Amino acid sequence: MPPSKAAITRSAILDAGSVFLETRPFRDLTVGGLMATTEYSRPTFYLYFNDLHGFMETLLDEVKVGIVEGARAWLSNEGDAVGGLRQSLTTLVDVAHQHGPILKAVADAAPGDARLERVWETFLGSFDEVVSARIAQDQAAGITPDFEPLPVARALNRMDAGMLIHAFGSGEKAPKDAVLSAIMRVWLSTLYPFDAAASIENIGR
Amino acid sequence: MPPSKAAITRSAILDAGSVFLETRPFRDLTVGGLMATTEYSRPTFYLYFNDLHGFMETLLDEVKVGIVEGARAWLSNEGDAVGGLRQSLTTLVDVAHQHGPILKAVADAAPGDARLERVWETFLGSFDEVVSARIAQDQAAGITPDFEPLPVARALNRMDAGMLIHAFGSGEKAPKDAVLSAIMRVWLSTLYPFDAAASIENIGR
DNA sequence: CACTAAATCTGACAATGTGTCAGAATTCCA
DNA sequence: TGGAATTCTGACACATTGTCAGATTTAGTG
Repeated sequence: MPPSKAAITRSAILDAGSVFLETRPFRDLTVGGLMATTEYSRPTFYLYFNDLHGFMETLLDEVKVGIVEGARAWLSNEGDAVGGLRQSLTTLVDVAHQHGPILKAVADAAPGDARLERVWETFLGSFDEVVSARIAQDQAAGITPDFEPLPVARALNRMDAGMLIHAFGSGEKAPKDAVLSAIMRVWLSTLYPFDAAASIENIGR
Repeated sequence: MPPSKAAITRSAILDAGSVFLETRPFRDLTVGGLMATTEYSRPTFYLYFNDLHGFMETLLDEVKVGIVEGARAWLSNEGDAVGGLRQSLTTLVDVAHQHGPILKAVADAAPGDARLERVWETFLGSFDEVVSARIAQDQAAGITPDFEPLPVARALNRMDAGMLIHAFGSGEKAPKDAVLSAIMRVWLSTLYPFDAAASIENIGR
């Protein structure tokens, strides 16, 4: 079956939003302005979304999957821990680089709406839990020092979020490799300090 | 001389704002609502502030000094590096704990206004520079591994900002010591990994 | 093809919050 | 006490939001 007319309209609006946010901040996005760039009228927007924040929530859903997948390499325990973490972070940086403007827009929009704020915090918090679990596992295996996993996981994740959104959120994006090697350095030093090759030499300046 | 009437009015408005933000998020702050909690009318607000974002900028200025001072212990090179960093972070956590709601409110408000966003980013960025300089110095002294100081400084600072605002921004605040020991762990592991006592044992779980 | 029910869309409205006046009220000091 | 300067306010124009009732279009059926 061909996509329904509704589906076409809906994704036309979503696309228009993505395009808009590619070059302009969330604060400049209005329902009227957005719909003016489509072939539909303003009220049509409300047929498909509750409001601008609901719209952003939908946009976030579209990039969520890619980001979560990136985490698999390290979380799924296969291969060595250091290599898995390296790969997960590399993928994460890639995905964030790709969807930078959307992520920044969602982060910008979140504080303006209680519901979106909860969604965004829950999204960030979900990483805290899985990372924390993995840390506990590596501590049991003796390759990670003993400390409370959850707050450290939270700290590292907040670092990632802050760095990535700052680096890739606005117009000219920062060089991917500088960002990657900085956060890689911090993760490895913190979690695998005994692995000298990992934390000192192999990162490269 | 007694404070002018203008000065009294102005700080009454600022106080009302602080009180409001103690219990409610920035998104609920309106000029009308704020002024209704004072004995002045709405237009009076505009006598003293350009708009809500200018108001937040003023509020930020009031807490800035305290935060910057906290950094001194480590940055001013006296005593051992590890001890200084410990003290700086401890102070930082204290100050952030004290001014949590204001800091969160400013962070929330920033994306909504180009000027405030720049002010906030500049504030955060100022730490990047001084921390980066200190790192370069410790690298020259051979107590910190060799890596690009600036991106790592940025990463660590973003971690602090994210953690502290998350932990102390809203209603019930997280326990200070858990937050402190988490970020301390990450800073020390990253910057002073050769100091085994610092990075492994002395932090305490 | 003609018809109609459902799906899709829109003009127009009420409500809320913003920022700015001209002028009223008050403070202060000569 | 008088009058200029300071401080304050009621009332306005504007922008944006969210919601209708009803118009238009689509798609399936006889």
